Amino acid sequence: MPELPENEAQRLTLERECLNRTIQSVEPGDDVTHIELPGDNERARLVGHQFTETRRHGKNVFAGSKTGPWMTVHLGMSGWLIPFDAPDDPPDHTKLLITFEGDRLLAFRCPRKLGHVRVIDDPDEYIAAEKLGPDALTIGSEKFAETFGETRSAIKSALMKQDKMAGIGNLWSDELLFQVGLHPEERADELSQDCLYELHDTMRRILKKGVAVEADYSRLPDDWLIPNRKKSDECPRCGGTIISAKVGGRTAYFCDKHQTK
DNA sequence: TGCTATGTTCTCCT
DNA sequence: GAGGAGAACATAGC
Repeated sequence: MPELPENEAQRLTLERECLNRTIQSVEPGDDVTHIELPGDNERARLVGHQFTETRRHGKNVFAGSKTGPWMTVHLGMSGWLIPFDAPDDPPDHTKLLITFEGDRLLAFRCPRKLGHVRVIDDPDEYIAAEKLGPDALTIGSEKFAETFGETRSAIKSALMKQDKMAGIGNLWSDELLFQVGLHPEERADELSQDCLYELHDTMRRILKKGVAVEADYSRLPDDWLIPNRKKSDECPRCGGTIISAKVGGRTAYFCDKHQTK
């Protein structure tokens, strides 16, 4: 369920488990049709190098070093990075397998094949080339208010546009709007400045909490939407009912009582 | 069996 | 031309 907190948790996993180990091989896994993976030459570029640092921007995780190539991973809807030790078997649906010295392996698991792995030279150049907006945890309040204050679409759709701001997806946009008490179809450019600043503050607070619990939803507060994000559940805040609607082609969950237009 | 899904990208429309 | 809405993508899980 990879949005910003999930990707930050993945970055931490790489940081803890895979740094400073020489890469011995990078091999494709099973059934790798319809998924973008580095080709033979790109995989070969990684061999012999070590990952000495990690980064994250929005939903992209990077691992690399000052002198070598970088690997960037996008988890799509179902991707996950799983470190394990030989001779354990790789997880099901492993699409890329990196073997480090010391019998440590890293599997990129991606059952629905909507993620990708690329080998790049520089994360900053990559972020610019992909036209990603500022990261949701570092964007300033003024930039946030300026960006969304001039967007004509529904606030939920706008928050998920990665070129405006990177890191928020369907799940966390629902949580943010739930906590601020905004209907997901409210037009972004019709929100007051105060409301936009409140959105920014709340977004930072909930993302920090999500990162602190490493995206383990069972450790989120009971009165948040995510643990109650199911149609017909009772709203944990006001006793209303959680309902769903299609907004910008995706299913939004929200309270019918405290999130009205 | 059929529907839904937390991702991005492409096409069509305004 | 720019921005926005909706369909399409592949496949697991309910």
